[in-house]
Amino acid sequence: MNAPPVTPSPGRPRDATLDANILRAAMELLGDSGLNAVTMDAVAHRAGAGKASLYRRWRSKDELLADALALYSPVDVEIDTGSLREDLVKVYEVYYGIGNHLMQAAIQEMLGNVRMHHAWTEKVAPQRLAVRRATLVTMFERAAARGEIRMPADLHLILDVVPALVLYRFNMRSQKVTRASIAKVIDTLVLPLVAAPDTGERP
Amino acid sequence: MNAPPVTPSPGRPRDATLDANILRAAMELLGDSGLNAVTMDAVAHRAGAGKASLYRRWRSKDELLADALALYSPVDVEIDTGSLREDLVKVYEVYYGIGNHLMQAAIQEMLGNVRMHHAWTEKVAPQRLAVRRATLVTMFERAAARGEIRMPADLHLILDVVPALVLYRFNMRSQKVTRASIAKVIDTLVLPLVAAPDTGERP
Amino acid sequence: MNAPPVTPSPGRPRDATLDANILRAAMELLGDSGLNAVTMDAVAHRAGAGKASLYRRWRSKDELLADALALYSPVDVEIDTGSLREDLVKVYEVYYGIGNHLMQAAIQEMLGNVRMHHAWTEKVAPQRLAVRRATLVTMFERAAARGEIRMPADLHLILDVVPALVLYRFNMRSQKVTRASIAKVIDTLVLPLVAAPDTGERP
Amino acid sequence: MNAPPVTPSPGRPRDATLDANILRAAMELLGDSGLNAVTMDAVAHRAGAGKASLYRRWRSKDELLADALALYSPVDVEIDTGSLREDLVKVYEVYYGIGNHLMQAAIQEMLGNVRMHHAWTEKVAPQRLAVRRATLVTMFERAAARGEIRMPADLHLILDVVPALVLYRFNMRSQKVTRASIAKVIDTLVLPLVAAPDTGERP
DNA sequence: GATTAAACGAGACGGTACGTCCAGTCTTCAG
DNA sequence: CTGAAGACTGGACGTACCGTCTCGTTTAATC
Repeated sequence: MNAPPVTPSPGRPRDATLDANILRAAMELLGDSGLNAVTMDAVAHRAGAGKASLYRRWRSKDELLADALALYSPVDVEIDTGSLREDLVKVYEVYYGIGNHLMQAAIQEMLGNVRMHHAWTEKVAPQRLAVRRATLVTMFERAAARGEIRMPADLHLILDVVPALVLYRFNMRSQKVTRASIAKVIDTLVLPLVAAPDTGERP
Repeated sequence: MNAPPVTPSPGRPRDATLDANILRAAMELLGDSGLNAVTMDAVAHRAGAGKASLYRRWRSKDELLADALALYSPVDVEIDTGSLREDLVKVYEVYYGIGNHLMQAAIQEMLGNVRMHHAWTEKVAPQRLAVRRATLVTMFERAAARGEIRMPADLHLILDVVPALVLYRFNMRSQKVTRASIAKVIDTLVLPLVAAPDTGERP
Repeated sequence: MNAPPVTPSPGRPRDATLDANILRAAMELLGDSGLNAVTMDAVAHRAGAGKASLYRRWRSKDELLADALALYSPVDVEIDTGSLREDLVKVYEVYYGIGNHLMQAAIQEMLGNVRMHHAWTEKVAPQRLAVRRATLVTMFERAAARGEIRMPADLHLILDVVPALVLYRFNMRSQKVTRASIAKVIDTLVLPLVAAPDTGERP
Repeated sequence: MNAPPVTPSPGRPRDATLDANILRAAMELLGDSGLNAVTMDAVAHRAGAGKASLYRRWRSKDELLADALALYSPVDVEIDTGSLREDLVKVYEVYYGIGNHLMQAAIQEMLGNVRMHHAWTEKVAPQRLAVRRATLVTMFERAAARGEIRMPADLHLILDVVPALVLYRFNMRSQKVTRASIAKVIDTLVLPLVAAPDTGERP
């Protein structure tokens, strides 16, 4: 679907290891010293690269950072606990890097910058967000098959509830992203919205 | 409870009209030409002020802009349609400046900059956000009294749902804030969460 | 010649001690921390005065500093050693504050700022420079009367030689003003220019 | 004696033409509109450069202006009229830009700012002032060889007389620098100090 | 092995906004 | 009207960062 070009362009090929070095440098700066410290000069310097090498790979700082986050954000998680609530809590724990120190710091920095968050969403979607979304949809479908929930018509909107609330409460209420805060949103908002009807079927 | 000091501080007092001039200048630039046009120099120039007067009042550009938004954000709206849904749609229309061109442009610019949004929340909360929150709580209480809804235990979280989803979908999905998008969130998420228990009529 | 007004102007009279306080504050800042530290705010603060009181008395910072120097610069020195060379060395020692620590520092700071030097010359001339000039002329006349020198036609130019060379060598050659450097100029330039003819009269 | 480094420093080299552009821009502003018009922004703009490029080359405005003057100050003049007086008048005419409008304006502006004058002397001395000094010494030596003057022991001090008096009288007495004022200093002060001993003819 | 063309580290470049500083003026209230 | 205090306009300063550009050097694929 994305075959490499048959005739490789002449000249020196890109140094593939450099991509990772740059992204790692960006993440380290982000985690160590906060978003303000992540300047393109600083990233280049830390990666032992020239700025041109950064801009050859990414069009802007935001896109670079988005990729950096993407690289360090888990994609394909296999979770099936038999309970939608447990599935959701666990998967969002992973998505928000709970328990991974560097990721946690970096993600939380990123949440504070919407342009970056947006670039991340834009760029990462094809490869990763769609996967995440599919993962979540599967969880809901399994739960519906188990009779645990009814399948809501507006699932796409419901799937936005957790990230939206996390983003909002992190930025607007300076509330850290923790297992508890995620669970609270799931319990209070998500699950009630898909709760199975009180008694059996009702046509 | 907060008696003004008996001895006014010496020296020339701040020019109170200048605060408003500066904030208005900032808003006009924001509405006319976008966030990029809002430089401290431009604001000062347009307000007929010196930059020092800006920095005497606000520590940074973000704080100034937050206050500018606050000044123009409606605080005390009297809405009571007899229907929670209509109340909510109407009040959020006002809060998001639907129908007010300048506000609309300015708010949407601000939604795109979380540092600004955050500063706004930080500084404005005591005076304005609390008022808004109280307004909303009253709406829910009236609806509960009418039997339209049950009063949820976690109302504070539910009150975040609209702003959180609006912010998220605006930034992450590049979705404009319109009456329809607000109504959709209310209908799909907020109202179901507070729906009256399944007693009583069902058509 | 300068009778006080018969009808004292109404309102609070000027605080005469304030003039001196301000000038002293200026000199102390100059001597302690250098010319850069002498801002109008700093002077006012140190003098316990308001800036308006400074500008009520002097039209500009330069004029204030000029007066400050003037106040601390000796005016009327009585020197008559019987030797022109000794007279000159001694009088310039006094004028340049050699031996007076504060004056020394302040004057040397002032030499580095020609606008200030100029303001000093302008403002102080009527009261002080003319006196100085007369003092010097008298010294030359006495020496001529003693037959020690001949009275040069261009004495006014010769009288500029010491201050000019001191200013130039201080600024351009970073050469401190000392007794020795003054004496050198006098011996090498001034005295030879007015040396008595080698033998007695020559018509 | 000062072999260039074998390995040129890495990275993009400084644009040598930019130095000249910046300096020229500074001089043009100085000559056209006076010292007040010479702001770093204005210089950068006129030179088509960014401010960073100015500050990469000079630590401060004063140093930049000093170099600007230096670039436009004549260095190597060939003058040998057979008369010391004529030599001196002519060479100082050149040094003070008499007859060159831009230079004249710029120099006179600079004379009024000793910090600038100082920076000029500091930075320019090695390359230019030493050359000037050598030129002047040669003139005196030729005159001495011709028997026109005796060679004074303290020539270095005498060489300061013209610039010192010019600087002093320009600043302190607001006296323009003209051919006549230079000639007067030479005739009244310099030449008498090196006059040949009273042997030989006297008309 | 020579050629080629692109990637590389380094860092200069234009542009632009920031936040600081200071001179000189103005405004308040107290004496 | 003078006093202290301090806010006011105006404008230059020097710093920082983005995204682009040029150096001289290195590296693989092609000739």
